[in-house]
Amino acid sequence: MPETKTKKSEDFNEWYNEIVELADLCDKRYPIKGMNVWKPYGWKLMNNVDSLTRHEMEKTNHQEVYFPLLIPESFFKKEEEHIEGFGSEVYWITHAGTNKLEERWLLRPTSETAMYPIFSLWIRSHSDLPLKTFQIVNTFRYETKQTRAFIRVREIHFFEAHTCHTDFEDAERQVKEDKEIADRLLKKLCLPYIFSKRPEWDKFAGAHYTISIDVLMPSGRTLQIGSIHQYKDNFAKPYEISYETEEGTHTYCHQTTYGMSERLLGALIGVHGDNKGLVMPPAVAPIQVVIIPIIFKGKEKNVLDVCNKLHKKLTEDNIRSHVDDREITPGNKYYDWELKGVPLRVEIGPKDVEKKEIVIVQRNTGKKRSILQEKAEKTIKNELDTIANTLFTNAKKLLDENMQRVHTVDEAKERKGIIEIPWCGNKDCAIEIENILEGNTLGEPIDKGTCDYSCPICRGAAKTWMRFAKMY
RNA sequence: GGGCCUGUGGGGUAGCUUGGCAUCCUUGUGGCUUCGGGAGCCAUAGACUUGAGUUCAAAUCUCAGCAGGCCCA
Repeated sequence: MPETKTKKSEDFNEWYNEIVELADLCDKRYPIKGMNVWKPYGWKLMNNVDSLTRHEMEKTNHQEVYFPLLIPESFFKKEEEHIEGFGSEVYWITHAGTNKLEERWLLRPTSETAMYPIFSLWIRSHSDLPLKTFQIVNTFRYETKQTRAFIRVREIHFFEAHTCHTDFEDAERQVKEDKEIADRLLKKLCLPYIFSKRPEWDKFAGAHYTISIDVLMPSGRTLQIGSIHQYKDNFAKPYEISYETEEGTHTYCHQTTYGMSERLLGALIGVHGDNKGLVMPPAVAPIQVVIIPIIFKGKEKNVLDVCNKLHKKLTEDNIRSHVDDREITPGNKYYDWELKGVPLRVEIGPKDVEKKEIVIVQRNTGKKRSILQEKAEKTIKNELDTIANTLFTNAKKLLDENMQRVHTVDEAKERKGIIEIPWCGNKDCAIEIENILEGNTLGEPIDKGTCDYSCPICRGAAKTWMRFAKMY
């Protein structure tokens, strides 16, 4: 059975690089660091993820918008913390043709500063609220660290939802809705995740608080795949986003954002993939079922007829299938589609045609069985559900086994993955723990009870549990 | 910012020390026989990162540029 050169369990990072290359998701030869070319299969996959996102946005009454890529420097500079947070990683446009620009423009690193001056024009009265918008665009950040396909890039495929509300409480309701959206979406991607409230010193530049959405990669590092920010009126003030209340007074809006990126693909690849290649969750797999005709000379027609008939029936049932009728051997085709992570393979040969059967094979488990043709669509549908459930269950197991609560740094040092440890609330103590564990402060659990232990560094009473992990 | 390393067909490589026809695998194209886990044979296409220097002769040596990777601050 063919396998990757580097095994996932031996060197995860090397395995990741190999699999991204082999599965034909992107071309890394574009000569600018961190800017890769999306290849058709990878782009299709990303589009499928985006479709799920759009669907969730529609269900929750968000409106899709598209703001310009370029932002005038004066827009960008209105909120001080934000400038500090992003200033060092923006790309600047200084010239147009041979002329030097009077005012510099920047490529959006995120769109707050493009959108909010315009929101202030759109929002006049309480009846304009809530304003719930989102866009799926490219953003640019000048990364100086090592880049990695889908995980750390300079041109980011970015989903960002921006909302404006009458008050803090309504914005809090939005945060709650965002968490529910994330939960539904990540369930479809078969990705178990955790929400953490980021520490003060590491929240989004300008935010009141930030909730990060993290996935545990098999390397033991966490990958932040999304974030939800409560801005309070921190941006509304400098950007003058205010409205007239029913009483006739003027008040600033409260805002939230929710963002995700192609890191979702990074997580899919890393969490579900194996030494044979990708394993795609059925919900986003560009091809959910690949049908492979086993052709013998003189019997091609019957076999191909059955294949095409099945393909047609599956299409009618909204299952994405593909008949691979290339003139290469079946084994070669198995190898190709396993690499690309197609969740279910159907094999149809002369023997099956005779018996009115088809053979189905699960990508993730390799389990193979024959079923009757007349039951094909129903069985295939169930099978795809089973595959999704198994993917989720296995990933959940990985997360559960590698997220542990401990009380001392000595215990913590022995564990891999995500550690929860009592914390007094002092930044210095957290930094000390970071140094000892050679990890980072991830944030505190948002939905777990109080912590009655003492801080392992200063021995003061712990305010909360705090999570630490090595991060991507 | 400081240091180290690397650029050879579409992909992966050999050759570089000691200058002399550029190796092998894979891929592409055309053809024949095949097809239940990477088929075989034949034919064919395709490369030394750029510039300068040394030399009868440079992938190979020297200098500079461009691009990439790694380590340290």
